[in-house]
Amino acid sequence: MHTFVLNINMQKRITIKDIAFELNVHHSTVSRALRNDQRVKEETRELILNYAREHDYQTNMNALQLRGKTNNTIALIVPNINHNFFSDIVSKLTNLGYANGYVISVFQTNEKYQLEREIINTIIKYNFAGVIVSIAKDTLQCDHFALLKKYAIPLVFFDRICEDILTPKVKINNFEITAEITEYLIKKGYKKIVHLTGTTNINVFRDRQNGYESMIRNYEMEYKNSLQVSDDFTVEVGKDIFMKLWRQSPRPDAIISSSVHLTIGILVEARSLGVQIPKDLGIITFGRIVSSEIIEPQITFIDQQESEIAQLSFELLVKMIRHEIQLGESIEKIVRSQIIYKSSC
Amino acid sequence: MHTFVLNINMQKRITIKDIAFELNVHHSTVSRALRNDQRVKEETRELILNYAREHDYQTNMNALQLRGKTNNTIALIVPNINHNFFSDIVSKLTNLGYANGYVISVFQTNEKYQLEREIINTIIKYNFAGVIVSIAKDTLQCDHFALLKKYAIPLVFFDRICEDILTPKVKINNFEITAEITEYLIKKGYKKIVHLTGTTNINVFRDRQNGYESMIRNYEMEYKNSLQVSDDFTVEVGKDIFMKLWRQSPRPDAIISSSVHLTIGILVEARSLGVQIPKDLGIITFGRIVSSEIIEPQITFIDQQESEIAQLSFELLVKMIRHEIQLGESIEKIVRSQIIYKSSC
DNA sequence: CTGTTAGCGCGTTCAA
DNA sequence: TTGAACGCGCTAACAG
Repeated sequence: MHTFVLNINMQKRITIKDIAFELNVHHSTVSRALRNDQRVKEETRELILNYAREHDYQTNMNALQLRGKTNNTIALIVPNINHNFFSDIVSKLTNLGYANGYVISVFQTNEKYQLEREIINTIIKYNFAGVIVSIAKDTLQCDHFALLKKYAIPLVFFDRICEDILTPKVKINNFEITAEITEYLIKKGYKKIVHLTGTTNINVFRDRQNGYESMIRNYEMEYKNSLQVSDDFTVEVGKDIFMKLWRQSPRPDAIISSSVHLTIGILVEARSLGVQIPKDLGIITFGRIVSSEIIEPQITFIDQQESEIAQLSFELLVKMIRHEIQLGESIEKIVRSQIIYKSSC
Repeated sequence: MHTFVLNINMQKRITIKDIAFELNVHHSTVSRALRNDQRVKEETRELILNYAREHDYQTNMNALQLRGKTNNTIALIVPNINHNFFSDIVSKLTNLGYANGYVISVFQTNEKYQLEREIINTIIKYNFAGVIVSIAKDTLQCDHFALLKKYAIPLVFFDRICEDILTPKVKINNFEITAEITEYLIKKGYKKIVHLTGTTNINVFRDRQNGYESMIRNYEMEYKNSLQVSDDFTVEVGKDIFMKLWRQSPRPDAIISSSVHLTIGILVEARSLGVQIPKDLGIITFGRIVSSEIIEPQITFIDQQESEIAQLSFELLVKMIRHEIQLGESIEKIVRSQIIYKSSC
């Protein structure tokens, strides 16, 4: 019974026309008053504003967006939200967006190309003001992103990008940092360094591989082993990979891992076999492990500066939305990642 | 120069009217054809559909939403996305939502009441189809959620809820599970068990505290220490708390921790002081530690079933949107969390 | 089978 | 200072 009473009393969404009707003015007057347009009598303005406040008037953004006046919705597409790298980005962008009057909608490709395509269509349907993307591992072809340009929807890539789409991009210095850690391992005396990374259709993994190989070449190392993992980066996959590596001859004496989850898998199995770190095996990982401090020994890692990546991506997108950057302009921002030295190598 | 050319050639968003004009039919015919309305000649339908496909026609959802026809946008409000509990929920809900034709917008309160209030207003402005919320630690008063009912916007609470708002809620069995782990520790021989939790204005922490205390009472334990942390749950705070606890006399011999981050802080400091786990100190934590397998000893924890929470919350919300559940109906779903026994106590 | 008309909520002309 | 009329893109009721 009670529910019915509530439903009957339920207030319908109040519109400017409702206010206009109640106050015996035209709805255009109400519209003006609400937007503090000068040309409306002080008295009527007060009347209108009070009424609006008392009845919890809220602008209908759908109407505004339909008129093409404002559109404050940004779409964020990430491969997943399980990895800390991406959830940090989502977190930071959600805060940034809200603080600047934008609503952020999140889409997850789960690393699937097909889903990514569909999502782009959805984004066009909903007429988002802009899109920030890190592409799926599956994505080999980038036509769907070109579609966005056709609809004049601003687009910014971060981390995993499409090289052939002309639009702002935010990346980290994958080549340089991987070269640097490779050199670091070499100088520490490691001779058989495995580079564990993703498939080279993705710039991130390709750049890392090139960085690794360039340094292997520079130092004329005999052992070279760049392993591309096409599976999802999970702890389980990390375990499998380590087991395979450890059975090989010669055994590696150091691993550069592109993913925290892979690293954890490696560490678990290494421990189970009694492999000493850093003596038997050196290890460096991309990304901060949340519980890094309790892992013994602490793992040397690369801080990917998620916060700065998010910040730069957001700024670029907003500039595009405001037409301060042209659509199709190809700005590249490089965020400098940092090696945090611990005792795993 | 090139940019300008691109801009001039930029295709404007194509509408049903554009199609109608090109094909010399009325735009309502186009509308019908696109929605596969029966009453349109096979021939013209084909014509229209082909044209639409070739020109990448995409329905303007803003127009649909303005008409009140469909609204497929769901707002998800969480305290933060840094904790795994919430990022798992965000991940799962994003997938679920998309698979069912909804767009999910994410909002982060950063545990602030004031922000939560503002976000609710934003949600009303944008006329979201529904809202899924876990409230901020700061939130003592729930009026802002009542506002949603006024606008007939469906609302589902999960985990951290407002008791006095009548609407569907999804919780875990905090009282029972905390009682259970308390009893478990007691039976293991621990005598001085500290319960580390949040402020009791939040149901989650209040229920846990009650569960703990009920069992302490049952077993007539002398030592009782339920510690409410009002700060954010961070590793640093966890460290501080442990240090304070360890200086106290008598020292606790077991800790129940409400947060993974606190737990990590505790473990770090315990190790630095050479405290043996589980001998000197037993520990159980709410939530899975991502790198749990490499932590020695492995920590007994409570699996909070994020996936099921997300699933249930989503189902309830969709039913409300479809009017299969009345607004203001107070359904409570309890998800049974599980103890995963390891060797930390 | 197709066209006409009206309206969702709003802002923006142009008139008064 | 205010009102009337129009249109954003779409669907639905009605008419032919």
